[in-house]
Amino acid sequence: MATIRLTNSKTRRKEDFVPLDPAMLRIYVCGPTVYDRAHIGNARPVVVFDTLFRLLRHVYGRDGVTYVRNFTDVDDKINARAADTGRPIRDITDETIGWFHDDMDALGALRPTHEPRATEYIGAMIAMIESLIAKGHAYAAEGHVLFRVRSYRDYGALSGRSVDDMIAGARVEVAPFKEDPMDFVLWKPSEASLPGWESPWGRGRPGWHIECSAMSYELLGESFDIHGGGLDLQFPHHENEIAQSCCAHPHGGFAKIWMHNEMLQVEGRKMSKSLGNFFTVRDLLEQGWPGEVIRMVYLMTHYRSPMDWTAEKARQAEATLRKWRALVAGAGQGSPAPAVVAALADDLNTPGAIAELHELAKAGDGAGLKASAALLGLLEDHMGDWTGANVDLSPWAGRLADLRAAAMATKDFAPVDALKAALLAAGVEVRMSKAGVELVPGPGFDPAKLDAIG
RNA sequence: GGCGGGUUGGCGGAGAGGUUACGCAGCGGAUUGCAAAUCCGUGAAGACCGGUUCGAUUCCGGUACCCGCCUCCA
Repeated sequence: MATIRLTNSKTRRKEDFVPLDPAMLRIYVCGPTVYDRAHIGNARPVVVFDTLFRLLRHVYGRDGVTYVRNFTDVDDKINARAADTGRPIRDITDETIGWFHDDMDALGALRPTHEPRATEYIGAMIAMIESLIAKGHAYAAEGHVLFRVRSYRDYGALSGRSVDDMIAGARVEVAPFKEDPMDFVLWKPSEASLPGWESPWGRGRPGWHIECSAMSYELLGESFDIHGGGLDLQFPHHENEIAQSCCAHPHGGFAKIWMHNEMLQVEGRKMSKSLGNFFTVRDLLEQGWPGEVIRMVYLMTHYRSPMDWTAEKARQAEATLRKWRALVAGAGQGSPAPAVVAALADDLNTPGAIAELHELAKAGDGAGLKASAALLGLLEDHMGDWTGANVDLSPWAGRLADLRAAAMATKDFAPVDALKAALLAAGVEVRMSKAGVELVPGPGFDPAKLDAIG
């Protein structure tokens, strides 16, 4: 069995992965707040941890991994969206979850084992908050409940900061009912116009961090193997999750390994609406980039490095996938190449794995390439329609071959070149050799333009 | 201000204290009616300054620059 090594944010080291229970691995990843379409930054952890999920399933068995990714469906951004549009909150969150599934399916991401919605775990959150109060780790004040940061000695360990350091330069909300400026909200009151649930502290709603602590406990227990998410969540979200979970369940270890993916840029710049380089996954799909190509662009960069989305990378990924798909068509059953598994097992080195896929392609090992690529969620049968390989070009090939044969005799190549140019314009790659004429869909292949040739 | 990460050939992007990364692009050749595709061959790197070492792009320290988090954020 391959030894998997992962960089643990908690220890800042690459460690051998030793499951708590080899019969059932448990992994939790922070999912989206569902108020709008997922942007391409949201999709990076989805693809990264989907690839980890695939690797773990390969090594520990298809049914040996429980993967939880939540939906945050109670949040002030959602409330604001409801207020702006007059739509019921549940309509907004249901619709957004549907979009999320559509978009992530398009990227070839497997559905996690569980996708809990925060609103379905309010009772568990209230119970956890009560437990924290009972243990002296939290206190109620003016309808709020706050976590007492000073009560948890290790607060700040994950992100490498002390409470005092944080206070020094922090922009923290100053609230008169806080014992300490760094104390954070577990529960807050809701006025009548906002969603709320009855609680021992009055009608209110949970703070952001408590949901992940409650849901991971309910679905995975007080100790589990891996907790993942974007690097931006390391502080304060994950720090607060640790504080809540470890104080509520002092005998559990919470997450053994923390993994954080780096952020994403677009053409070398931070993605932002003001720079006009803000894309949703749906935008890219509508621009014509196949989901598989988008996925490959993500995997071309190691998850712990900042990733840059560029059209050039997408173009390159498309060309590579097109080449590989032609090689893999009709290939038999294979098994993943050890070198590919080894690259992935080495802290999810997807660029290294892709380099190994190039080696398999160079060696002409279609079966091995297909089986290996599946570990990265690439070259799967249901993802390949975009290549146009299913379009029958043989009538065109026949016409071109006839024209060419005639031209060989007359030495007038103009008619051949005219048809060739038209085919090229439709994105068809034209290969003519002594053996005959071969037509293959190329970049920008557009069957509609073929019909226009007549 | 506090914490953390990065700087590799024209571009993208990895590993390894000493031996070709890999891909794209380029160049030369084969092939082709012209091309394309394919095949063969080929040049090109490690921000800067020190240190450790027989030997560092790889380890350590410093400098410069870039980036992220500390505020909703993946």
